[in-house]
Amino acid sequence: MAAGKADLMRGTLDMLILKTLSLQPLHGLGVSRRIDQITDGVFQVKPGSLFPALHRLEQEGWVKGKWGESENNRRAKYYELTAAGRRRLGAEKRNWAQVALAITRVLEAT
Amino acid sequence: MAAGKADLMRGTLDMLILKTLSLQPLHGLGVSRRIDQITDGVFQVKPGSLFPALHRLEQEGWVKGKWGESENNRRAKYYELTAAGRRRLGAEKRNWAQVALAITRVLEAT
DNA sequence: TCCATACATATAGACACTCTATAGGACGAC
DNA sequence: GTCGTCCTATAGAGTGTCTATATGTATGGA
Repeated sequence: MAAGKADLMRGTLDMLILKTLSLQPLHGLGVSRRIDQITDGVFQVKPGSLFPALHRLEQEGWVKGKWGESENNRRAKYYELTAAGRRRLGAEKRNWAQVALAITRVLEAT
Repeated sequence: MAAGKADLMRGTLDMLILKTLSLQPLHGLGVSRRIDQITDGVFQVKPGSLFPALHRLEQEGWVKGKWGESENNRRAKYYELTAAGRRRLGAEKRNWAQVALAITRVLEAT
């Protein structure tokens, strides 16, 4: 791990990508940069994690990719959320809230 | 998954076990029951997850096991935190706080 | 006494996900 | 036209949890 301060929690990457794409369509590296920026570098999503995840999400029908041009005139695949993806994001957020609460409860137990 | 409402976040099991043992020494199944109880059944740690984790923690020197008798007169191995385990728990709690904050930030981004 | 059940620990094997490392094409700068 | 950057992509390894199974002991009922 180069500069990232923490490993990603397994199972949260899909949710972070879906959330990021819910704000605006982005290409792969764009998603990665956005997450890096919002989390102040805590999460640095490497290509080897990012692209398998994007393909998985597309396979499931939660995002849809379209080839286009990046701001720098490079060939880039832009992903956007589908309706199913929006529902999925909602479900993952609820699940995360439940899990985070449970962990917090254990950590605060006396 | 039988009745548990959520999969464990990978990487958090060690922390939950350490925290549970920091309150009082317990045998394996005791740890499992305590976590189940505190989280209202959200996390149900199965033996196949629990014992490898306990052995891992013992290997690292964070917990120490002693054979004894359970409340039901059964042979049971009681685990308790070592000084190193207490330090480790602190480190994992700080890491969790950072990760949880980063995820929350992404989810609340606009 | 004998059997079923619950308790308690333990291991094997499968599976899913992220990581490191590597690859390659396409554009811009110089 | 060569170099560096941008962008996508895949292979391979490693880690950790899950399901399923195994073993032994004590308890309780018939």
